[in-house]
Amino acid sequence: MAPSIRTIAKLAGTSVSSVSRVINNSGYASPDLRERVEAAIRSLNFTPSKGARMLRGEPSRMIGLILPSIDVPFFGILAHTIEQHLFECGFQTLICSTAENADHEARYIAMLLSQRVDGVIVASAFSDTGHFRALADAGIPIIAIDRDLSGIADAAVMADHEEGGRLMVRHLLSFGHEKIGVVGAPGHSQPVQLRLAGIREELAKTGLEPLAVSLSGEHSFAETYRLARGLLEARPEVTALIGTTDIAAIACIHAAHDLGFTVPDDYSVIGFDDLPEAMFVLPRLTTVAQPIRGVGIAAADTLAKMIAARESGAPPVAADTTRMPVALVARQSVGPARSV
Amino acid sequence: MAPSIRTIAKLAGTSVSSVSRVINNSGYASPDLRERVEAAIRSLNFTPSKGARMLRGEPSRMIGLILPSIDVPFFGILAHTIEQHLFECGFQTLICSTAENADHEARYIAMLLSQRVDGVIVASAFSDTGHFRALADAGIPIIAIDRDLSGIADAAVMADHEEGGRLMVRHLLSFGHEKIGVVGAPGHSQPVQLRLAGIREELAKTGLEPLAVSLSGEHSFAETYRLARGLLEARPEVTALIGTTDIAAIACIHAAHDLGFTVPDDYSVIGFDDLPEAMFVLPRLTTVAQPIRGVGIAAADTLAKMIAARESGAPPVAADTTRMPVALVARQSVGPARSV
DNA sequence: CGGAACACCGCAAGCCTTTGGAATGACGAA
DNA sequence: TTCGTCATTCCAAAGGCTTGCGGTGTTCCG
Repeated sequence: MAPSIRTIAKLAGTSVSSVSRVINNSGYASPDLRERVEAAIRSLNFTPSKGARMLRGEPSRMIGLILPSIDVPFFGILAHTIEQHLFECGFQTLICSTAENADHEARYIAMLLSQRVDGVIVASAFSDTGHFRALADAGIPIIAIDRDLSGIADAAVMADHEEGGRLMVRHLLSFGHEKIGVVGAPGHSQPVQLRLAGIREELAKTGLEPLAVSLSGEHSFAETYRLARGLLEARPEVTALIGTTDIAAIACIHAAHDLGFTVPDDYSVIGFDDLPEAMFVLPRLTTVAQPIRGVGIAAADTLAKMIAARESGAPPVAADTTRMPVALVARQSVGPARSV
Repeated sequence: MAPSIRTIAKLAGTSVSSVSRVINNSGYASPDLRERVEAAIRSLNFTPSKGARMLRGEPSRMIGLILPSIDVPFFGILAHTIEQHLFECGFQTLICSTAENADHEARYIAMLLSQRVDGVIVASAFSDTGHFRALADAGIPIIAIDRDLSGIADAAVMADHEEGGRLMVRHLLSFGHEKIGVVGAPGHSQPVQLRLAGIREELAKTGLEPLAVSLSGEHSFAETYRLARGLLEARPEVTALIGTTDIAAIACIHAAHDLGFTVPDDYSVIGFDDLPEAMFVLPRLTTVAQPIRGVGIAAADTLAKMIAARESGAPPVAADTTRMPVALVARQSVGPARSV
């Protein structure tokens, strides 16, 4: 269906090799030849087949991006940043939403392998790392993002989740909160666990610990809302709620509101991520900002560099896990602890 | 680098054709042969090269998805739905965020062409349709989504934007609102224009018209917030604000709030889309729901069907533009008009 | 026991592109 | 006139995979 280089050659009255040469600007080509070929290309709207080029050994200039789901704001932003940045670097991104489903993951990885992608960025390792072995064995550079992928990834870049946890409780402590509940999800998510560790650590410094921790398996607004409401009903004595993500924190605000309380007068709430959504609630959410775009760009850059190095036969660039700084963004959802 | 079918053949002590046959389950293969080949494949982790297969004329089973930006919630949900559904149908999706940039668009289309995608779904035609001609000329099925693409697309599926506009004003009218302002963006977006037309039409039925319409070129929260605030300051006599999207409506609520008013007591606000974000504001946003996922699935299905038809040599399925129903979702941001 | 039917497997062509080397032709120099 | 030079162009091979066709070896029936 699509015209081949041969069609162009015939139309321009020349040979395929000459056509190839003018396309790639390699070797000699008289102005006349060049003109004829270019005219033929334009008239038939010819585009060389990437498949055939790959066969010749050229790199595919495609990279796979594996993540749980692109319709949640955090991953949407991450995916967008990576895709755009990689595009600037001349790469096309194949976005794979595994939906946290092991079977999907396996099928996606097979697809990436058969596409002969030049590299992979993954933010998805929800359970075992089995499937990724195949990628690593094939010698494909792998970057883990937002979480670790021990033994598999050649590099990892993520926000400093633990420090974020510490920041959250430090802020709460400074407002006199000592009875703190944590709600979030999912329990098996590494970033969430890291934040939790930071929270516990900072709390422990003053001999405290969370009054209650409610994590669920699913990471939806509805689910975290249910959790927050349950926590508030079971332990009304808490004065502050930590959402392990902004969405969870927003759910906390709603739960308090629906129970007839106001934030931050009755309960204070703090989140993590600083998504645009944090500005949508009223009161606007106090949260710990992580550099989502920064993480994406760093990951893309690292990958691009690794691929370039490999192509030029340079030694593999040693890169380990880089942790990006987080920062507290004080808005209106945290206030002084109500007196007992 | 990656093992080829020949490597497998050698390792299994057979010919490439036999290997190919066991891979594709075509022709005869003795249990013994099959076993040997499969063992070799496993041991070398062999995956057939898609490039080589395409060369043989097999379809690429890839489809391109062109949209403005995947980091805005609406397109994130749309892209996710399409990608997942297409994946179930055996297609891989190449997501292309044009960032409303003509140059990017052109480069993306060239990439899709050289990938030999089997079809394209586009939600992006912001300006002229020039680049898409190349796709159409190459005989690639094109589905327009969320908007029209006259003369280019083989089919279009979108929500009934006009009806949505009517629904919004009908709801407002039923609460006694007659002084209505509209804020949204972007002015050049077809869906927004369609909603606006519906709004005007329904208003005209009672001899009314919008008191003010503020559209901007950009579609961000910050931008629409500025617009809403300006409108409220310039025309405080309005009693209701229509956001042409949920994000714009949320910005309206914030503008009113920051000016010291409450919603819906002082001003009523209604949106369009019914994004998850509509539930995040307090008061929760009354809005017109469009079936984002339904649109995505319908588009993916139509495309899959067209491709299947074309492959089996069937006549092209005639499909024109399908308009999906919208529905009002009453929440707490619309109340009775305050008396004058 | 002869031969047909059948199961099984390999050969080789062809898909599209790139590229090293060889071919062609013109031209100036010896 | 005869040759190198040089610009320009072409030939052919390679790369991974599928598939029609032809070639084995086996089985089974008459």
